[in-house]
Amino acid sequence: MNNISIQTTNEYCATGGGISRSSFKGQTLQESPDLGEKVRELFDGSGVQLSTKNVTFARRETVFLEDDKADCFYEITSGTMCVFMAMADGRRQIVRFASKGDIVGLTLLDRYELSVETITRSTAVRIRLTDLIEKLTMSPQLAKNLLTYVSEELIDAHQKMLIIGRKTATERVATFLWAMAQNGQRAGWREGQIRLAMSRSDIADFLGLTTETVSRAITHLRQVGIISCVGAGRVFLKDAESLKELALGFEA
Amino acid sequence: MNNISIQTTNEYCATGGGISRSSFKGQTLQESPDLGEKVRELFDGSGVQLSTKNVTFARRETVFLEDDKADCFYEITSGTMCVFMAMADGRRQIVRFASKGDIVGLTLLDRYELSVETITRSTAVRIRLTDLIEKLTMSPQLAKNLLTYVSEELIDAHQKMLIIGRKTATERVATFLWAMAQNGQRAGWREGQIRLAMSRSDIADFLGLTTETVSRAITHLRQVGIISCVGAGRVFLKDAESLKELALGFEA
DNA sequence: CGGGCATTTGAAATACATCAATGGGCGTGG
DNA sequence: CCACGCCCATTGATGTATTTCAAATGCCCG
Repeated sequence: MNNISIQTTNEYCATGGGISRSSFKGQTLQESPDLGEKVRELFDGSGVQLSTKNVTFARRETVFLEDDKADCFYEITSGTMCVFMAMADGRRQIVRFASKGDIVGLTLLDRYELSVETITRSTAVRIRLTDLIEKLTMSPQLAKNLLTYVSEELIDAHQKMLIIGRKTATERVATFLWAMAQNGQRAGWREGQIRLAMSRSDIADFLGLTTETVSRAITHLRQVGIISCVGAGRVFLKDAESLKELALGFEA
Repeated sequence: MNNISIQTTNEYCATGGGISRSSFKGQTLQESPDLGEKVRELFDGSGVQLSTKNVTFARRETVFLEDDKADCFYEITSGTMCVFMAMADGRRQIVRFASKGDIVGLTLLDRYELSVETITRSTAVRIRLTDLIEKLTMSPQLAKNLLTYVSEELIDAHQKMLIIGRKTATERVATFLWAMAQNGQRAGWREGQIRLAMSRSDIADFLGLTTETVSRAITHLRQVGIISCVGAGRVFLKDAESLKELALGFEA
């Protein structure tokens, strides 16, 4: 069953760090590569009409900011983004990293409650949020799918609170690497292979630490033989069991 | 519009700290005081049949534990509970405090992903989770309401991450007191009046700190004249503006 | 191959945790 | 109703994990 209507257009967003706005090049190519797999899942069986566009973002570009008018959401098709909340003085907490298949910007409110920016050059499918709430009332299936989606995010969020609030620096980094290894496996990478697209500073903002502390924790894990690194972005998991124990807090 | 069917029975849960199970005293009183206001909101217009029971929990009693089979959820009618996640070695992170009108235990999964215990003696309306997922498909209104509810929780969770991950001890306590003051106002208390039903240790587990640090932060806020206290549980907000600035991180 | 940014590493500072002891409030029981 | 005892909160002293400041190295990309 796949009765979603999809109109697709391509668009290049090069807004130089500002908020991405349509550049309306008039292209209306009817492509549909691997675009919107997750969105298909969510909207499948709903009978809802979706108008989508393929968009591209440069590295370290803002996708949208907290309190911006929420007009679109995105399913990432390539690259990595981070979803974060910031304080007036610049301190920020990254709530999650998002990559292929993940959705960002999906909200019921009329303004985004979080900011999103790219870490690497990224592509995404952009979908209008227009009347999402009305659509919900019309399609129980859609509402149910979205509820499942948000519920999963909530469980994730709760676990992250425990990580940030109650774990030591090494435990936090171990937990993070463990999760990244799991991600990798789901994406079909070689066992134990971890690719970190984000900087140490991003990881720090994700774990509630500083760049230096993250670096030291990784160095420590390397010295005790749990991981090995080649460059900053390529990590190999040598002792998965110990990493997991550390992550869970068993005083390794 | 109020077409919910409600069957009500009363029950006293005195399971001495263990997991609460039905004691089935056979009482089937058709009362309906202020029970389930929030639940009414959620299920109103859904046409869904609900079987509810009034239950009572002693102080510091477990309502349910993470990984317990999820059979019921609760709307609190009086008292205060805490919702938390725990690590094997006892470290715990309180995810939220819940009091009158709040719902705990609402999940789509078949096991709870969080634990709940009471802080004070509490009463609640207990509602079966049976076939919640099926009910969703049948009622778009219900699915939509639940989605809104979970979305609000998610926003809350994100804000809490920022608090725990990026704020100093004093800022965290200030943020907490600020939120409690807001709660109080919504509940119709006198301006600036704050009642803390939870212990310092609970607050610590909520903010990712220790009892002593929370105590010191509160003492500090008292010394600089932002709050005043009578006993540990009664706080009065003397300088709301400064508290808010501290909470938001403006280097007060 | 070179420039510049990110990472790593080191040393010093500090915020928070831990350990320890006292005091106070509340509930319980007489 | 009062007194007792216990638990919780507070306060102090010390320890330590993490931050901050600073510098050197390394690596990626043009």
